[in-house]
Amino acid sequence: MMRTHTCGELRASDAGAQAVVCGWVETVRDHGGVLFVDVRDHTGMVQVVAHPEEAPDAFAVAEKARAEYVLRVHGEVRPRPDGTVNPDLPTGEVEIGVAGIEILARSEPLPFQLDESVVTDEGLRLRYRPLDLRRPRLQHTLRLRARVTAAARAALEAEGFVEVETPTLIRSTPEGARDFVVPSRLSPGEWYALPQSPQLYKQLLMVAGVDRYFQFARCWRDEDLRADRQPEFTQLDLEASFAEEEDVLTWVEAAVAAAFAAAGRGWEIELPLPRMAWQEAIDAYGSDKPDLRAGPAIVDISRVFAATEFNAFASTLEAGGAVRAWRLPRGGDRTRSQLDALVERAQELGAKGLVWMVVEEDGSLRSPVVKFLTEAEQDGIKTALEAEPGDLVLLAADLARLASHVLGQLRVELAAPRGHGADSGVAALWVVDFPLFEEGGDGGPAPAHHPFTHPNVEDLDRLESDPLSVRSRSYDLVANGLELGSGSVRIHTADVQERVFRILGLSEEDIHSRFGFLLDAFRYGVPPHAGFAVGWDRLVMILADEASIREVIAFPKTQTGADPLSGAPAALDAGQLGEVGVMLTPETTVRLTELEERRGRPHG
RNA sequence: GGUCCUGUAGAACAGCCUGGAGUGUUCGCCGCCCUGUCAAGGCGGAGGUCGCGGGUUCAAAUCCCGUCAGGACCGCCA
Repeated sequence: MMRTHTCGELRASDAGAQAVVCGWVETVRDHGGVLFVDVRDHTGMVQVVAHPEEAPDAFAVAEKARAEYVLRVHGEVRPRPDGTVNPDLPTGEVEIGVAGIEILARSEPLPFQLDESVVTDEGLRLRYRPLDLRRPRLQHTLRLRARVTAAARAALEAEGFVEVETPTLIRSTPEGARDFVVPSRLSPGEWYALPQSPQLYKQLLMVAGVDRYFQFARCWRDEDLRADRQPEFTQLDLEASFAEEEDVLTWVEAAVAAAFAAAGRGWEIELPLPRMAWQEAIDAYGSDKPDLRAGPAIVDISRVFAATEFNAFASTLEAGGAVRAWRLPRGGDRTRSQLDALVERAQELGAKGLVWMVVEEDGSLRSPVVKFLTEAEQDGIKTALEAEPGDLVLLAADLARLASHVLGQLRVELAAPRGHGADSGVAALWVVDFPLFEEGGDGGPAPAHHPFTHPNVEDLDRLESDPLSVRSRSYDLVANGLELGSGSVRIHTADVQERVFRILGLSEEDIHSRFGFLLDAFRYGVPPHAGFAVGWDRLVMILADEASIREVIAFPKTQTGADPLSGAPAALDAGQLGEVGVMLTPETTVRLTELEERRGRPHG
């Protein structure tokens, strides 16, 4: 038996027991005579004491111990002497009196300290990720992730969902994000793509009669990275037959609520989640993923200025724009230069300008523009925003959508809790009634979600005449300003699907080459179906209270898509390229040669 | 493709604005001392391509240009 106990489990009640523990050396405190070693595993830490008189051989071994050596220690669990109990440690009432120590593995001095108090460079952390992962915070996150995943899986299985794996080497369907591609050796010159989501396959599973499908699916998108975006990521993907919006929302709520409960943060969410129409989100939060934690909503106060003499507002309103405002509670203590910086930021975001107002103790407004406003207008602002003394009010006069966008962005930047330790709880909601189409790059309609999203039945008669006004039967799950997932009721009738394809301007040939195998399958009895996908990394990110998705992925990639640990991506040798019939362009060869020179090692 | 921040000893930083000898702090590492610490303590020591390349200058960690790497963001992400 390698061990009888884990390091973190020993308590006063274990006193008197013989214990064998294994773990890494956290610290060694050598007093010349008595010597303490803190031994750590994923459960915690226990103090081991070595006395030269009690066990001279073990003491000699203990003296050699250094940070991160791997030890196996045996001895008696005993209460610590009076006055030496450590209340900061769960095991702090006891210690192990050493009878014997084995050094199972030595460790070189670490490239960085595991101490949580210093923030290590991310490149270095990823280069030595196994060490980084030894830190309690990351150990905790890995286990949190496993726990919430298991809970969500159980919740869906309880509803009769069946876990099915779908392929990762699939045909490229040139829509949406850029595909990662994989060359084929058996068919040189032909390529697989890695799925951006299992979308088509899960719909095929509905045709197959699986009825309720789910999968924790790895997905790949070859796009630039962000704090909440990795090129490979995990979705909790689900699809159900004979199901509509309410069914899907209920199941997703159950899975997500189970996950939140399993996280054990006391952040259980109240069901059902609130719902907000897409248009309201855009108007009142300037975003289709509103962060409900970031203070009050944006208010349209155009009516207050219907007859204003303040030129900037009057001309905007005349031109069909709007005046919108947002209030930052207790934000009025900002300095003039901080307020000027806000104006600059607003202009960066595309606003013509930004008006700030501070509500003084006597209720009056302090602002560079207040002299242009009537008493009634000033009162109108305060009333509409429910402004209190000490508040900061920001006004933007612009095209309505731009005004909301700018104020919404400032709202998040000024008032949203951010990052590890914010412990801000969770504010989740559904955003519904998305438009079916948005304006595409070529000016024509493009799918806002994907081309199989069912139009809102009430809007069907406007599909051809006014496509951009048609709402869809899709829904987004939003939490803390992050898009946590999206889904829709799918089109399952050929005539609606054809009308949508026609509006998207897809030719028969396009349709056949991109989605032919799905539509073929639909010819043989497709049940009405609907589904959803939850961005699982992001969900864990919220539960772990982390500001970066990299913190919840065991082996993430840097912003340039590199893995400093393995050195991926890396050049292939000519033989491997030849097997798949791939030849590098001259420019690419030059790039690799330069890389090789810089790194001073061969690339093949 | 673009904007911004960062890069100085094994780690985290200060120094840079306002050029003047690789100067400093904390941690780690090595040696010695130390019998109840828990971020142990005391004394001593080693450790540097100031990311890289170029330019300006009598003189560059410091100013300028380029480049690489890490990060934040815009574009992109049906």
